[in-house]
Amino acid sequence: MTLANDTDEDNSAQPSDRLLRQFVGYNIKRAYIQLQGDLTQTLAPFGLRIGTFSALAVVVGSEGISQTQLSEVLNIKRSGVVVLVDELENLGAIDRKPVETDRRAYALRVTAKGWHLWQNAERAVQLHEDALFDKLAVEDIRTLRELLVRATRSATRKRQEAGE
Amino acid sequence: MTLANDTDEDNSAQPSDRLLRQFVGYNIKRAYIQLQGDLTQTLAPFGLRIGTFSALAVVVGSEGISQTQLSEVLNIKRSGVVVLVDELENLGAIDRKPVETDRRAYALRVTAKGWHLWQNAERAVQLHEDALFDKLAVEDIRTLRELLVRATRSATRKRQEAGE
DNA sequence: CTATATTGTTATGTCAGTGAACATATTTAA
DNA sequence: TTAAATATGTTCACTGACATAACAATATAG
Repeated sequence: MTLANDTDEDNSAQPSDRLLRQFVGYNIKRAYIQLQGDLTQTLAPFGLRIGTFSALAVVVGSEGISQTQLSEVLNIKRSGVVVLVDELENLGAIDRKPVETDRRAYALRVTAKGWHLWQNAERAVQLHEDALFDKLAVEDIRTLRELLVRATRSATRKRQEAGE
Repeated sequence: MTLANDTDEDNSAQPSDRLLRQFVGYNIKRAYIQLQGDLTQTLAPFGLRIGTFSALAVVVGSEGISQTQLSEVLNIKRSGVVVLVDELENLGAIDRKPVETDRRAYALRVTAKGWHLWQNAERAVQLHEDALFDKLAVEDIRTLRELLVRATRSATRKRQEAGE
């Protein structure tokens, strides 16, 4: 992940990454890295990583989901899900219930412990994001506004095409 | 990188990742992955990766920059810069000019070839991003609007604190 | 019933980056 | 001025978060 440093101790009119800041992808990446780095710390006290947090969220929201289905929702391969489910199972947050009608598959279920874990982690991340918004650089905000304008224009065009 | 699938072939009222969609980080990630995946393909014909593209942009914009400075702008370690500079040098896009006043350091310079490469790549990425905006899911746009509102509120609060 | 497909699993590879150690060169302090 | 501390670029081993490929067990289709 390559992105420019946030610390604008050099507030010259020509930042070294000015040619990159024109790109939405670059600015999105900056925003994401900032959120991600800190989120990892927010989740650590719960024994969760971003991946396991995401997987837990999906299982909480879709009880009985299979690992293959989970891999589709998370957009990763089945082999990657094994690690996440193992980790959540070791935490005692979910369990693999054998499916009677298909002995190859498991139905993933949240335990009582997992439910409480989810509630606490969810609240922590909400607070985390609220706090982090105060730290968004003004430059990022400007770019996000530009992004919004373009995205909205795109959505409007879509609606017009659809004859709305 | 864990994120939910874009293909909303299941347009139920309760998507399996609904608990994740409340988070800005999750939506930012979705947007970034979408942009990033395709950007890699856009850059491939030029022999560039996202990392080398970014490094080239910085050198173009700050001729004579050192590798340590470049690492600070790109927010990666010096050891990571070596790979990028090697790759750009092998492409003939930049060169390492010895600095007379400091024999440890190199001044990174764009070659004529590198300048043309940058111009073509920059244009390609601009076109790429314009085209990609049509593909941004409406849900992402909605979330980005929300993000903007919160970010703007945050910026306003900052200005008020500053007494503007 | 046989051929094909699917589920979860393991082992291995990849890719972008970090961390630690190093040679060389420069700056700071005694 | 010499000695200690610091900075630059480099190498190599390592990590985290995936993907790919092969596999056994099971299920489904022809």
